[in-house]
Parts: sequence; structure tokens; C-alpha cells
Amino acid sequence: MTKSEVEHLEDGYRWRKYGQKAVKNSPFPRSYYRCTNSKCTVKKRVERSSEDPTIVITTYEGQHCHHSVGFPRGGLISHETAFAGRFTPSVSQFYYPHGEIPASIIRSQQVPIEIVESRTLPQTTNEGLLGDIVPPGIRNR
DNA sequence: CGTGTTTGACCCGCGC
DNA sequence: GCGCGGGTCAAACACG
Repeated sequence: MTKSEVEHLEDGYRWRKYGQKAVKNSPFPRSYYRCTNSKCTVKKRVERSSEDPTIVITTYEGQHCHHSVGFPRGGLISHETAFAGRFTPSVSQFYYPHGEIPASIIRSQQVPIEIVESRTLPQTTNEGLLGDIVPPGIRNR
């Protein structure tokens, strides 16, 4: 289980959404993703925190049997491949039993700002942080 | 034209 | 046996 402030957590794989359901304890729907690679049986369940809409809970199910390269769709993402190979091999290839992928590492890659635990910060700082890391044209629905 | 998203329906397991 | 909740499928659609 990974906490993340941004929903488009790119872990180096392509995800295809195959379902969406509303959960009771949360006003936000839960999305079900699957790896586009048919050989890959990995499933991903993305749900938002009821209290912190900026936090999404990503639950991974299964293991990746391939790396981010070698997609059937020819055009692969160079920077994402590099980013995936740089620090996420253990994250991408192996299942995390504790389910805790250090968000600080990811954020250090995506956001060259100070690494902090947002939940320990006051809401004002958190919002200001989000305003910084979330680009204005982001797709949030 | 290919690929991914959407959305309702369907299925299955579980509790009552 | 029925109802409910959660999970998945699949057709249609939108977009690049």
C-alpha cells in the first residue's frame, strides 16, 4: 500500500483501467487498473482517502514479470524507462510485503523540492505543497 | 486506425 | 434462498 499525493503515479508500466466502483466509506470512487501487458497479471486498485482527497491509496496485486521496456506499443517512454531503471527495479519487479514504497524517493524524482511527510504537516503547508507539485493542467476527476 | 477510458451489466462469494 | 457488496467484462466512445 502506497500513499501518494498524485494519482498519476508512474511506476514504469502502462495501466489500463477496467473498472470503477464507488466505495461506501469514501465519497470517491475506486478505480481498478490492470497492466496492459497480457503476460502481466498485476492488478492495481487505486482509492482515495476519504479525509485527504489528495492522498490516494494504491494497492498492488501480483508481481510484474517484465520490465518497463518491451511494450507491444513500440514507442516507449525514454525518460520513464530511465527513471524506472534508476530506482524502481525493486519496486517494479518485486512485490512489497510491507507495502510501503518510500514516497520520498518518488517525490525526489518528480519533485525536486524538500522531502517531507505531508501528513505530518499542517493542512496549509500541505496545500501549498500540492499547489507546487501539482501542475495547473492536471487531470483530476 | 489503434489504444485506452467509460459505464452499466453481470458474476461470485458471503451473510442473514 | 435472497440480497448485498465487491470485482470484472465488454461494448461503445473519445482521443491521438
